[in-house]
Amino acid sequence: MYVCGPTVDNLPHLGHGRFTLVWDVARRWFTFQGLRVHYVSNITDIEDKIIARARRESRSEVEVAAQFEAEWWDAMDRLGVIRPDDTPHATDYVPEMVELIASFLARDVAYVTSDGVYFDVSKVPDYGLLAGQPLESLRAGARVEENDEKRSPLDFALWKNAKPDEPSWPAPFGEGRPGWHTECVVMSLDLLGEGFDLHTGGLDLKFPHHENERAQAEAAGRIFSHHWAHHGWVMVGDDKMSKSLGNFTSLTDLLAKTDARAYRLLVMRSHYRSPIEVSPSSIADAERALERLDALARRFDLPALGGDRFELASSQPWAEESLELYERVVAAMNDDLNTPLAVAELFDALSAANASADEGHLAAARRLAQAVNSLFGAMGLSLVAGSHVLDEVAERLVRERDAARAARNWADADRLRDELVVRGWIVEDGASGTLVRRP
RNA sequence: GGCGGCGUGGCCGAGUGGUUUAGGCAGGGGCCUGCAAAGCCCCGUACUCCGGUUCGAAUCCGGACGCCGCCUCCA
Repeated sequence: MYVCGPTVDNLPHLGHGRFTLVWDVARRWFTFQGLRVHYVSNITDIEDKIIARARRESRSEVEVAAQFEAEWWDAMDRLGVIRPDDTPHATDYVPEMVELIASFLARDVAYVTSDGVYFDVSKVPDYGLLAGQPLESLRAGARVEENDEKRSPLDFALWKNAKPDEPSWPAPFGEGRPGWHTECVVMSLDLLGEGFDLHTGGLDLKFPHHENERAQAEAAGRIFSHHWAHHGWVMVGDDKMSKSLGNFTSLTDLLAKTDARAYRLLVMRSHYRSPIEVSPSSIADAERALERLDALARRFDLPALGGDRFELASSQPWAEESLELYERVVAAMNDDLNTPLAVAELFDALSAANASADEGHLAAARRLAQAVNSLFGAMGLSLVAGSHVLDEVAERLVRERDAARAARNWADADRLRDELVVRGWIVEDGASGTLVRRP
């Protein structure tokens, strides 16, 4: 699968976080189901905005790209997004792009203007397939074009001629740099080969970016991706979060004050094609739901799963209680990745496990809880029982409180509980006495 | 103008011709508890509006209204 990656010209924003989580969940699920996944996601490291920023900050494009790529991977690690198997960089593929563009020129699928090389969309008979519109109606809606050398407003730049002080590469058709639409075709076909399974990206990439990629593959006579999937936006209020509106929140900021797992859960609780609104209240909602998951882990002492270790569904012990849950979750996930339904099934099972334990069916309850844990883990969401490691003071207070309670000395018991709370512990009474944990 | 998506209970969010409820969060009541916490049980009886099809529609069809997106850099 090929996931259209970021242009590293700024901090990653919430939308980047959403889509990397969506496809991380997909990838993990495919793997869990026993598919072999080759996950490729690119880094666009040469582009107008990178150049603009480098200019503005009087440093090199390479430096800017390196800085924001580092920020990108840092955020990905914190989100628990597994690194792609390959992360091709546009600048590593310039010769291949030049070669492709030259072949287009040789076959008259592209033409040269004073500022670069353009792809002639009229040479691809089914141009507009992804947009769901024929060429003519797309052309009718195109905005007024200032470049009158283009044969059609829909023609797009394959190559931009070098400008003073801008990075450039040699090419038979003149020094310059590649246009954005060419890198993904070249890199995906190189790393995944023809006829790979899935190509994904944001809804805004469907047209023109993906259409243009497809057109180039078509024009080159290569079989491209068999399937396309486009994810929805992160909304801010009623607007799409976007670079042009300047209304984006950086992922870096969010992760500084939020459990990354809450964002994963929030993302999983809506369908990948739907828009989601990320706000303090939607985050808080997810955080509370997450507390219930962690409470299950505490109650049944479940191990944290969901790191980068892949397990296979076939290796799990789906016993009586858990088999039905597993089948429901599979049905949901295999229906266009219906993660909200899968999560609902898992919460249902969570209640059932607790109820069953309340009724004293501990072994059965534990099996169900373990299945819940495995399935969340398969989607990359770890349930965390949390630390029970007590310092000396806490240990003493717990001991004293248990003694006070045994003596039915409620005043002391309550005072000792307050002392623990003041020290930052959450106090709960269990069958074996006082239980404390960190929030 | 063309194309596409959406409108579900306080909020988020699945579902889709009819059997028993999606699920989460918030709220109310109860059980448990010395009191709490955690957990469990019960409670809202919702599907923008107007027509139509049907024995029966939130679900299909038509229309209206509202919102959003793409056609321009964007995940």
